[in-house]
Amino acid sequence: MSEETPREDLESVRREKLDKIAALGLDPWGQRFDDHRAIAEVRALPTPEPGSEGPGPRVRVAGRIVLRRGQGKVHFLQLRDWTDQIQIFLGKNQVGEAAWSLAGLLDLGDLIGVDGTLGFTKTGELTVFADGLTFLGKSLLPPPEKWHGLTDVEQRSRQRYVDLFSNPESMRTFLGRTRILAAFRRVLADRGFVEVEGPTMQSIAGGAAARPFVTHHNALDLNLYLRIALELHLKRLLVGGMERVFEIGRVFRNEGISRKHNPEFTMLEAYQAYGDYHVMMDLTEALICGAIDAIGGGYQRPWGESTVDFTPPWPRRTYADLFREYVGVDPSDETAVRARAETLNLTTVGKDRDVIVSELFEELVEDRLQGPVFVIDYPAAICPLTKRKAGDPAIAERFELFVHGMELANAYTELNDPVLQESLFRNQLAGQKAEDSMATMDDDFVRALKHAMPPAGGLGVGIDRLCMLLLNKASIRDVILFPLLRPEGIV
RNA sequence: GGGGCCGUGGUGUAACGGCGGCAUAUCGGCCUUUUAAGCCGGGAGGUGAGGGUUCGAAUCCCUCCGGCCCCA
Repeated sequence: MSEETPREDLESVRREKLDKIAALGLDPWGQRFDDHRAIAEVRALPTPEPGSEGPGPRVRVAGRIVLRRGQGKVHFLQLRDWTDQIQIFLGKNQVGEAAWSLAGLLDLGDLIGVDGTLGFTKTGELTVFADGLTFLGKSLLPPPEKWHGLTDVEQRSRQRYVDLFSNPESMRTFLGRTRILAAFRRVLADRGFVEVEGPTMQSIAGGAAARPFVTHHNALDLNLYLRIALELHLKRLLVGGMERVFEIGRVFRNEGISRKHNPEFTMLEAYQAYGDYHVMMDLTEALICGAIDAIGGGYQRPWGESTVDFTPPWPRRTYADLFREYVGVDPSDETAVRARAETLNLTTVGKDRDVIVSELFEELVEDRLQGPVFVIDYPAAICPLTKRKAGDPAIAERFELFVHGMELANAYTELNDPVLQESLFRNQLAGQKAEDSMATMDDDFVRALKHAMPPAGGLGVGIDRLCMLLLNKASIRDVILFPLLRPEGIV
């Protein structure tokens, strides 16, 4: 041993143990391991009280060693799987010689399977008393510090695999996200919606106002855009007669990265023929309440230092009302609107009134909406895909759902007039930045509308931000498994 | 794009411009039901990278890399 001059680094030590495990005739990378039970399930089994006689139930569990104590003829391990963790008692006399040789080679981070009986130790800790030990995988790298886990936020995003197994809270968060998505699909299926898939590569990136990513298809020698919204293809399906469709998918926007923005993020869009935006408000409440029911924790939900009350129904306030309340002028009073904007040093010259109104709303209203609140009836000029209110063409039948200043959902009574749609595609508002405009002609979409799209309600929900709110995470990176980061340099 | 903050053994942290410590993990020794990390001993980092100031730099300055926050 001494003349081998083993390298002292932590990985080498573990490689040597791996060799020793192989020398025992065991596969250090493990094999199929059938019928183990989730640790959370095992913990819920009826078990004889501490001190009482009689064996507990037989169990088989598998997971990662996250704690290890005792070095004599008894080892205590904490074994963690994706549901929970549990103590394992490993005694020399109980597991036999072969397993005991293996026990001495176990490291924190290794994967093992355990057969045994469930019971309590003298001190009352629920424990699997092992009589069988199966090696399932060698960890060659040491896990992070055992009590604090991995705390560096950058490393948690970069090495999500370590974050997930070392920080149970992170595992809970991401499993919560999948429950939210599953609940969405359930609610939609219950209402007769079908899930479809539109193209992610498009020659016209429409349906929203955002800068797209550009890519190139070689065989067609064609520049393509990654989609920035799901809208226009789902509406084509309404024309085709698919009456209730939805898609949950990634969209891509070539813009900044922040606490609330990742370049690729997940949207739900749902379209219901013969509905309108009021129908979509009801659907929005049903979806989000369904998600809350699925993850548990009730309708009073913590959000940072405060609480959000999601108990439905949520208030519905008109855009104009809120504008008057927070901005202090009437949005239709152009002179007053311009004067108010000047007091905030917003430039107004050459800008359409509705562009200024929209800027004031973003500046003075949105951040103050604690919510949840449906903001309804937007100025038509900033809603080029939305049907105008019957009898008031200046108002669009649109709502956005706000919670703590974050826009969670956006929905319309969909514009289905092809003539108006075509003219709106041509008409960029004065003073509007190109990336805020949806004025990109999509001839095929207009052609589809000419075949008659049924009157319909449409809804978009930003899944990532909803997950942030429902799971109380301050950064979008905490709810996206692999957020975009700069590549690491060569180590 | 502007402003602020941060980067120290695998991990988590400490160090006034003056010998880079502590904890955990790891290695060796002792211990058959332990209690959020049992006892004793050992090894492991030269402080994100590169320059500069200084007798002396983790600490001050500059550039770069990476990250976080706020604003646009």
